[in-house]
Amino acid sequence: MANSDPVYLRVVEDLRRQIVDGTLPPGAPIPSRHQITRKYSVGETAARHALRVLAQEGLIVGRVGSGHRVREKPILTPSYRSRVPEPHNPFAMDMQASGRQPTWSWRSELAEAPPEIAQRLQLSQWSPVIRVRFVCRGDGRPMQLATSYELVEFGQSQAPEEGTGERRSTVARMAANGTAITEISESVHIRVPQPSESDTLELPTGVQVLHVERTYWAGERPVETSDIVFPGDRFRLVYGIPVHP
Amino acid sequence: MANSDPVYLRVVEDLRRQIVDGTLPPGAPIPSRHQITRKYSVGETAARHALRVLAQEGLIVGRVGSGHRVREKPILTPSYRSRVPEPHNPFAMDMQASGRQPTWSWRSELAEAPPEIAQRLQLSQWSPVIRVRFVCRGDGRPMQLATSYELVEFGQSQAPEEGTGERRSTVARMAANGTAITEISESVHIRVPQPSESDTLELPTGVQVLHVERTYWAGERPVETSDIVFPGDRFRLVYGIPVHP
DNA sequence: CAGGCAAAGTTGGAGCCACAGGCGATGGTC
DNA sequence: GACCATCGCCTGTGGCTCCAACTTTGCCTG
Repeated sequence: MANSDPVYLRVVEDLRRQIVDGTLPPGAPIPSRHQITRKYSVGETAARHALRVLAQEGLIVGRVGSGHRVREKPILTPSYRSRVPEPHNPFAMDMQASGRQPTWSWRSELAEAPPEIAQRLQLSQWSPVIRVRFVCRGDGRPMQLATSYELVEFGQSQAPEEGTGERRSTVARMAANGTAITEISESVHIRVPQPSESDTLELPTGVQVLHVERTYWAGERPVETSDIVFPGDRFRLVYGIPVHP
Repeated sequence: MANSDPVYLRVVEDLRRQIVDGTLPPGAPIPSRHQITRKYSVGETAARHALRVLAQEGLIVGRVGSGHRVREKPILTPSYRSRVPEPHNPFAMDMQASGRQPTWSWRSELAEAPPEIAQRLQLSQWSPVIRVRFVCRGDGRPMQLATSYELVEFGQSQAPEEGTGERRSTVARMAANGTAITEISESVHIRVPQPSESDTLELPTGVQVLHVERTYWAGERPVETSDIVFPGDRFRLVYGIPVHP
């Protein structure tokens, strides 16, 4: 049956089987192109294509000069929670749960809301907003990117700032302002990362990202919206939704 | 600046720009490999690689014999809602909202819970459960796949059944049984589709899927769990989460 | 003995060519 | 005018080769 199939698929299927059943454990080296051509009696094109497919599936990672290896920790899954006891930070909880040191760096500045963001915040285009860009790291490696836009009236400071370390959660900051967040809505989808994103997240080519658009509501009014981007094969989003409470 | 960049990226970026800004509208033909080699003065390998990248991003689709075209409806995004007024079916709502005719086909049978499912239902391995497999279609094209596992005690029928058409929601069915669903929990992540999945969902190679693991709880007890798989670039998951109600 | 350097191996990019098989348009035949 | 066969174009697969950039290893020199 695997007779008229493309040759490279034979290689892909064999290596994939070895990876998923543990014959090739995380970190194990994958045969090089030359070794594959000999072992499977295929040409170099097929060998290269097979490696590309596996890399694209996120099962292996290739580094120039040092070969391909089975991806480390093929998905330890810290979870990303939307419902989390405030004022705890879900990212910090996930990192600590998986034994990693969470760090943050961020930069806030006054900006003009691009059309899509203005729509999400029910503002007119190019209204002033406070934009904060985050990079969340675990053991120093970037794991999540976030850009958040906040109504200026609630912003403590309109001057550019930057820093490292945890930032108080939106709910807590708003509460300190006398504004109660009543609902958080999120929209989740898959997309291809921008080159800059796959760069900073150190994603192998072909791995797509989860993009979460989150909006914080105070009654009928959206007061902050953020875009959160992270590799969705390493993370899980976890939701718990009560049924008619 | 785009000087030391790989040649194929020049082609990718130019074509991508033309697609996103509408110069190449949905359905428009993409230059063939030979045309690309001439137009951009690149080799055939680069042209092929560029087309592969764009196909992998889901922007174009290639068919043997007839060339590449800009993907139709570059993603109208019906949304997938977790919180939905019962007894409405979120899939039906999405399809009707986007002017498509929703249809279903399903098949239920008695099965033994594989380890992971048993764990999710807090059963011992290979306990009997009722497994239902769904294919949800819009205008006849498969758009979502789901497999659900239900405790036998709540199953109306243990004999294999199959049918087409809508099925009552879990919450409604359980309510009819005298069991109130109190919470739905979901875990969401990205993964590479199984060959069978990308086949039935008609996904271009390289497009990954959203995998939702959903569990229905009656108090402390899980009573049903399902795996829902769908292309996360065409669909969105939408959540609305009240903050300390 | 240590440090540095060179060689070997590896990936990723790129070019060229060939062939099988699907698709479509063109032209010729009935 | 309708229908069909043929031919050319296009993709997907696959083979071979070369090169630049990078890593690792181990040897050699100081």
